[in-house]
Amino acid sequence: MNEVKRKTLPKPVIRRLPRYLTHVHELRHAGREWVSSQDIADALGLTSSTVRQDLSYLDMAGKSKRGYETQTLELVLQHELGVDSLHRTVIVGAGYMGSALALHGALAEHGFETCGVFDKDGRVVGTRVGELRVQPMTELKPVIKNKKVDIGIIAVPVHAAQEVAEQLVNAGVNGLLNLAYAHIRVPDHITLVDARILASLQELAYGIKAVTDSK
Amino acid sequence: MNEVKRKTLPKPVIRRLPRYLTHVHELRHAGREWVSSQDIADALGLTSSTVRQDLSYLDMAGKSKRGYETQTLELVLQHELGVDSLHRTVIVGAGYMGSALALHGALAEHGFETCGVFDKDGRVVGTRVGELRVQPMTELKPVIKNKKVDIGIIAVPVHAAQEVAEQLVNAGVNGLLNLAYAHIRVPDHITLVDARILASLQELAYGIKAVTDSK
DNA sequence: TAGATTGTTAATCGATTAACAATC
DNA sequence: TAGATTGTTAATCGATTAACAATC
Repeated sequence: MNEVKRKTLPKPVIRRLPRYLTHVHELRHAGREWVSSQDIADALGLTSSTVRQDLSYLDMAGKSKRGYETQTLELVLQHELGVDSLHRTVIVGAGYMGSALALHGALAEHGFETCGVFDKDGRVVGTRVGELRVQPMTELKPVIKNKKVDIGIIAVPVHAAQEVAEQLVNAGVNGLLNLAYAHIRVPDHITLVDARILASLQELAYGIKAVTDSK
Repeated sequence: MNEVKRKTLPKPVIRRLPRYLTHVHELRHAGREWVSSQDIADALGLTSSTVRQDLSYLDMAGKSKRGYETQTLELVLQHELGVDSLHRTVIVGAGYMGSALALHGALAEHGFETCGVFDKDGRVVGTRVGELRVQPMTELKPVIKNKKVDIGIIAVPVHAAQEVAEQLVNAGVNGLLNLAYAHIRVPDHITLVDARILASLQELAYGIKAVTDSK
């Protein structure tokens, strides 16, 4: 590292970066060359102040009177997020959700390559999921090592989630995406992101109730 | 409403409620009758202060020296989240993700009943997804009205997401779960929760990079 | 009783917003 | 040039944490 040491961004900022990226990506495809903090704010429901504050963490500068160049902004956002290089994933759990992710083209298109699908159920092992075949758990570690997989996706039932997390960490992944409706504990050096659809639906239920009650 | 008007909870608290619920549900099934704020904090990686602060919003009291009764806590959390009554959903987009959700048993088990799967592609309409058949978009509004559906799940490609959101709102749902990698705009009275797996993976990529860089 | 744990207030910490000089 | 927009500082707002009296 011969760059100036940058401290890690505040959590709320990190969560907004993918949203900026989506929006800027769309703008660029629509042929827009410049975008102002106000435009971004309007599109994403933020204030221009927040947008400028967030973008000031990035390794680029805007221009007075014009804003930010969409092409540069997209590249810099990708770089900051670390999605300018390929990530390799394995999916554990070949149920409906696991299979759907393996087949979901959008992940590959955005730099997340599925390198394997695993299941501990012998009846599922060997069946096809797109171009891949479901492999037994004994193959997990060798595949992760050989293919330099850095992300494990947990798509198993609640009761198996923690154990699978430990197997993945033990096999050498650096990050986990958890789709199971369970709280998973990981060592400090492992990054965990939850993507629990059921929790999102429950949050939604609260929101609906709150709106209804206030009337 | 003859209860004291309760103001809506802070956003961070709302997002923690499903986590408390999962944990308490597990404890109760393991036979635990009481749990302290410290126990919960340890299990979920919070401070006991945060836990007590959060639970003080709920319509229940703990007991000195013992903590919170798990059975009561589970019920009260379910009530506060609004998941003590059935929610009805429709899924728009019968691709891999949409189908996986329709088939995913966990949603129904937790009170979210799938009442319909829709797709605008005529080649997909009529095919089976579990016990349901994919219906054409023309059926969206009648089904939502007749079955009193309150939640719409958006599982379509990016470019169709906003339009589908508008069709769902127009058809009368109160809340939207967005799985598409797009920013969706909704009127004030509609609750929107994003569950974008790609955004979660990008957040994960950032985390991995941050840990790696700091070493 | 002694001690563990709640519920709540006050202090701290962090994130968002407002404001404005600098600049293109 | 005049005006729009950035980048940044300071003010505000909100969330978390610490502390402790009340209580079982």
